[in-house]
Amino acid sequence: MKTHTSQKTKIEVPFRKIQKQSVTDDVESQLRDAILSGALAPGESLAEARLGAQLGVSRASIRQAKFQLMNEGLLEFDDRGTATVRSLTLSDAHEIVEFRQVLELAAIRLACTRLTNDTIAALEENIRQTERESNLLKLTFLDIAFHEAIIHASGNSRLVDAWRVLRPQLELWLAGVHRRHSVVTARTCEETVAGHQLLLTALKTGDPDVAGNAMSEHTSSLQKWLLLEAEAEQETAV
Amino acid sequence: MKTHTSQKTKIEVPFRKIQKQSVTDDVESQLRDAILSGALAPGESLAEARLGAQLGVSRASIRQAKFQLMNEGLLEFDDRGTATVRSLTLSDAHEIVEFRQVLELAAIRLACTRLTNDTIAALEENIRQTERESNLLKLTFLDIAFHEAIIHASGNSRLVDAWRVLRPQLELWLAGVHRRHSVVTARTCEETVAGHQLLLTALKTGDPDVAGNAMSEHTSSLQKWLLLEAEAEQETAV
DNA sequence: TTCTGGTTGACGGTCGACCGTCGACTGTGT
DNA sequence: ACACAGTCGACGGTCGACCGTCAACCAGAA
Repeated sequence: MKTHTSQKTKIEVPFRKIQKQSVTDDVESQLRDAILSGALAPGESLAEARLGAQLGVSRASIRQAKFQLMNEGLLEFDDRGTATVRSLTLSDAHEIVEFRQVLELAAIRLACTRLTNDTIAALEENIRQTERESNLLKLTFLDIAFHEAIIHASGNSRLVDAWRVLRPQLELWLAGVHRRHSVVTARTCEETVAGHQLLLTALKTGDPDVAGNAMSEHTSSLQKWLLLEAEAEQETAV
Repeated sequence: MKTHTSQKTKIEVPFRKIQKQSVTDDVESQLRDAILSGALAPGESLAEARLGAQLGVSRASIRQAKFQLMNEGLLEFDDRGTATVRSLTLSDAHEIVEFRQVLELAAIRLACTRLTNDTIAALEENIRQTERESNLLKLTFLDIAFHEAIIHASGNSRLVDAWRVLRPQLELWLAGVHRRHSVVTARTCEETVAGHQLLLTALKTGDPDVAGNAMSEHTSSLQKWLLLEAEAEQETAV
């Protein structure tokens, strides 16, 4: 008897889709990491030929990655096209935090009207993990993930895109602040958890105004705190 | 007496800065115009080699322009990198209009706290021109300019950036709608002027809530109207 | 010493070419 | 007639090279 080689039922081997990281994407990741980690300091220039030689790729790949990172606001170009790592001023920080507030407020209001059980479950799980976590770095990631979940729950991909552009800048600024002095304390962690719980409760009401107020409360406290920190730093620098 | 050749006062010859349009920028403009004018229809592919031959430039220039336009949301890439003119679904239109509302609401609230005489003068001048204008196309431009002025008056360049990304998509969608049936009528023009005057008045109060309400009123009416139009079109298409 | 003019090196803009991949077409065998 | 395999053309990814430009450097003249 022949073994039936052509079985009609779809073979469900859980192969992951093959995806070779393109050279450009790889370069982009490396450069982004280098910038956020501070290996590439603000103001430092990213010459294509030099980087290409260092990374063993052609200028075209570096170039492409450069423009990608510029669109994320991590690089700034002078009039001749030379890219340098963006150095964020205090004014930039104000703008970033302010716009973040705008996006998150809008997101949670929209999320209220499109709330799914999956979203709620994800947020609850995030809070549980946050309570258990003690590693400061992971806590930061969890915090970002919580807010990002709300952004996605807004159901508006344009808003998500705007957040995708803003986030690296926020990370760049936070990385710079964190590198100079550790600003995360146990107290702020507890505050964060409490704030997130309030947000979730408000979100569950399904009332945009209630949720919006909660978010405003949450982000404005964050905003005031971060900017005070930055201004204090500014003064010591002077 | 020596003529003082080294005068300390800066010589103020109003030379315009020399700027040769780079090939890439030129290509980008041409492609954008082609897309917004409908010469490149949604779904149409932009093969680099072919376009390069047509425009007499190398693939690198086309490529660069392509990515720029993708970042504006005018193109979409498939998994192989092939770019096609984005075809906006009704769902896209909803998202675009919704996010526009988010940005403009935030902008006018921020603008309230940073209002300058220049801004007010510019807005008033815009309204005067709008009242005098009869050309439908120019009216559309004036309308956009009014809203854009408020966006800029927000004083937040991140918000302006987000608008810069959103605007081409809005234009793409509007262009598609307008091409199929002229939606601008005298009545909507008068409505627009009246709405703008209300906005300006509300803005002058300097109260974010007052101005925000006015903007919500203005954009939501616009939103409802445009989407009804789109849905009607959708139905006739089916 | 200071100004000026030229040299040189670094960098981005642009180009043409090579490669692998994917899809359409086609011819062949059943 | 249909299924399959081989072929071919189109396309994007990547690369190396050439060019003009700009700034820093240097040397010679006032």
